Amino acid sequence: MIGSLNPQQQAAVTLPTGHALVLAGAGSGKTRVLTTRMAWLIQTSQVSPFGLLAVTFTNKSAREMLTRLSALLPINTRGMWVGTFHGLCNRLLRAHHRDAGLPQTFQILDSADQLSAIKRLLKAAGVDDDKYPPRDVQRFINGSKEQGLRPDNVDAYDAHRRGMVDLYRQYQAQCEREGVVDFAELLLRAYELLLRNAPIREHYQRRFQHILVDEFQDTNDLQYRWLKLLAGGGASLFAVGDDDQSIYAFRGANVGNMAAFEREFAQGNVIRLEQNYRSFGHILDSANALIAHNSARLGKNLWTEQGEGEPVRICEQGTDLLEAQWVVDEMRALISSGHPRRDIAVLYRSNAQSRVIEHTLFSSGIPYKVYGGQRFFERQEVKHALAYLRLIANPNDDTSWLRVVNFPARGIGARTLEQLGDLARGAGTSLYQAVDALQGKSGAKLQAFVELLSGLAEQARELPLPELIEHVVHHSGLRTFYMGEKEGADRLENLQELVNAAAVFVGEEGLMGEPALSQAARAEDPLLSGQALLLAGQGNAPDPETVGGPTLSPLDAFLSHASLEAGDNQAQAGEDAVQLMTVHAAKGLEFDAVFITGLEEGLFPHENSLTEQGGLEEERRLMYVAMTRARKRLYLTLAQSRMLHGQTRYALRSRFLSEIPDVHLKWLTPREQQRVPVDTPPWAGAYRRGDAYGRPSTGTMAPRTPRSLTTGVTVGDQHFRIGQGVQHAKFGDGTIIGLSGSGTDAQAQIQFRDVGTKTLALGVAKLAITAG
DNA sequence: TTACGCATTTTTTTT
DNA sequence: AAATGCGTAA
Repeated sequence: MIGSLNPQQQAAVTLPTGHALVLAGAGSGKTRVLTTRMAWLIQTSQVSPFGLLAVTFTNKSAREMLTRLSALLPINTRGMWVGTFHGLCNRLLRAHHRDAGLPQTFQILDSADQLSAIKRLLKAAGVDDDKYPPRDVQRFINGSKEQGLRPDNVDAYDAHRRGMVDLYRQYQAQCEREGVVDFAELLLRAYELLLRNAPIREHYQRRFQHILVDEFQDTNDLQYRWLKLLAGGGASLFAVGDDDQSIYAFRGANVGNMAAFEREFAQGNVIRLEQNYRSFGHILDSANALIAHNSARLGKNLWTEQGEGEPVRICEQGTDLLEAQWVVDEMRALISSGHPRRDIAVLYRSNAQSRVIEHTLFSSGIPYKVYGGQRFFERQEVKHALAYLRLIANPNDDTSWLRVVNFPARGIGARTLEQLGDLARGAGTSLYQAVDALQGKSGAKLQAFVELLSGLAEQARELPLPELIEHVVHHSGLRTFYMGEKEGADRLENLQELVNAAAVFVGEEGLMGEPALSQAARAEDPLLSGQALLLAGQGNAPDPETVGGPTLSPLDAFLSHASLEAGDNQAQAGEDAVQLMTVHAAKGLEFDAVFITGLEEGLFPHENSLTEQGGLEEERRLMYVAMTRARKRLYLTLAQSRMLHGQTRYALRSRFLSEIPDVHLKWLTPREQQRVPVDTPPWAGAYRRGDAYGRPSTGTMAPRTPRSLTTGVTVGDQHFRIGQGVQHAKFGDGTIIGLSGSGTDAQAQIQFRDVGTKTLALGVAKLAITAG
């Protein structure tokens, strides 16, 4: 089992009991080490499969871990505690819902649900949402929870902040009332449960002798504390991570946890995995050179035994359309030279970029698969169907209630709902509970809806899950509604897909560490079986009725599944297709050939990141992650102009390109090529594709005016272009680094020598053109 | 109550 | 460009 590992990997796998940190560079066999260690611990009888806890960040890696583990050992992984932080916390809370103060069938809000819950709250409270934008409130609440702070603990140092805290408090009350829990709440609740309930805490502390954490660099403060608490009874913590691949600071991840872990736990027990088995030399060295521009790294030097391979290819095109066309042409060449499509990936910084590439691929007839973006369980028709299902499980879920109470339209309008809302608020109940109090015509319509729900709930007791969903889709009127829609066919197909997903889910429920607790898991888990009674009489002992009772219903389990796993495994594995995804989504994956597109200032690195503390370094790590996905070939592409927010935008080359030494690079477009002169079409260069209007030869897009494809903007009698030197009466000398719009709407981003970067309206600002 | 048209805002990344 | 939000007409 460990024979084929290199010495460092072996050392990591066979570390004696105790805390350890494994610094695992990209492609160094991290997952392999993690799974082999689990297998080794079990095989040498140091721990039973049920004494292991393994935490990952994505469901995909949890599944992968279990798959690999069962390949190494002939054990049934059913019921093992391997999963995401959120999945495991959900499991914990379901098992001990009473101690956690939650209804057994609590529902999980995804980000969109949470946001609409917040909007609803702001409206009901009559809050000025200019002062408290829903998104800011959401960030505040999640940020607080990620630091383990309840409203009472947040430092409210000024009036605005007191307002935020107040909204946080109201939001929390609303969630309690509705029996719903957001992502951050799953973690915080579970943490508080362990913290406050000694019997439960001690039970799990005793049970989990070895805790293994993947992607440790992505943990937030609360997750770190959660781990510390769980390991507090003497368990060994085995953390694997790579500080250079920390790309989730925006959702609270704290790279500092790695250093903290080394200090507090590992104490010198650190193993570095620095041999890369994935990429050829040029690719690896390019990535190494890039990431060397970051400061405050733990330090690591990745190397490979493979040869230097091919240089990293760079291609610059005039527009995003040409960029996409070039990528597709190159891809076609790769495919015809024998590369399987599934081993080719196109990566981009933001989801919006996938459109052009998809379009080009589509007209070329190359099969492709987009990951992320609109996820399956986030599609409106699926969410509608799920809302009905959630109301069956818990009619007090106001978010779901409002989503479908009048969808399809059944004559329940805004005024009715306002009245109902007032009644509910007055009585401190959910909307569902307030229905009886509302009299009159609209009351009757609401009654009809309630009856619809209770009818569905009745069916829920009779029918297997897939048939129940079919029944719901039919009797809710969703099917009829979408049959009448012009775009409805796709949606109906997705609803059918939901039924299929449920059938698959019911078939393998519990198999892969799903939140549902299978009977097998129960039997192995003393706290969940009859032995839980041993803890009785200690005050907060688990409640035997719920703990020993029937397992979570398939419906409840499926709903958790839908919230926690937005359907990213919906990918049809069947067809051999090119893969499209964001750089974030690509973490942990690898491909023979990788195209990283949109390497432009403002896009990658993203402009929004530049104002954030440490933002640029995170972007650079993101680029590092992207580059290290490639095994054999890496392409970096950029476009001088691109459509963004309905406007043409011009940008400079990404600074990341100049951070890679030339020896590793091969420019496919002239490196020192002058920027295309003002008002000269960019296709005048060597890489012209498509017709004179820049559209792909086979495309069906409307002709675009050449004007939008120039690299400059004319306002009055002045020409502005990227790189142009300008002078402003107040801000002084500067250089244009970005342009957008045209005519009177034209704006320029200007980097001033003394006052930083400003965005100015060219029609308004008085600028003098200087050198450049 | 609903449907439609106009205006405004948005987009970075995700469990 | 696309999605959301708001006011008005039917």
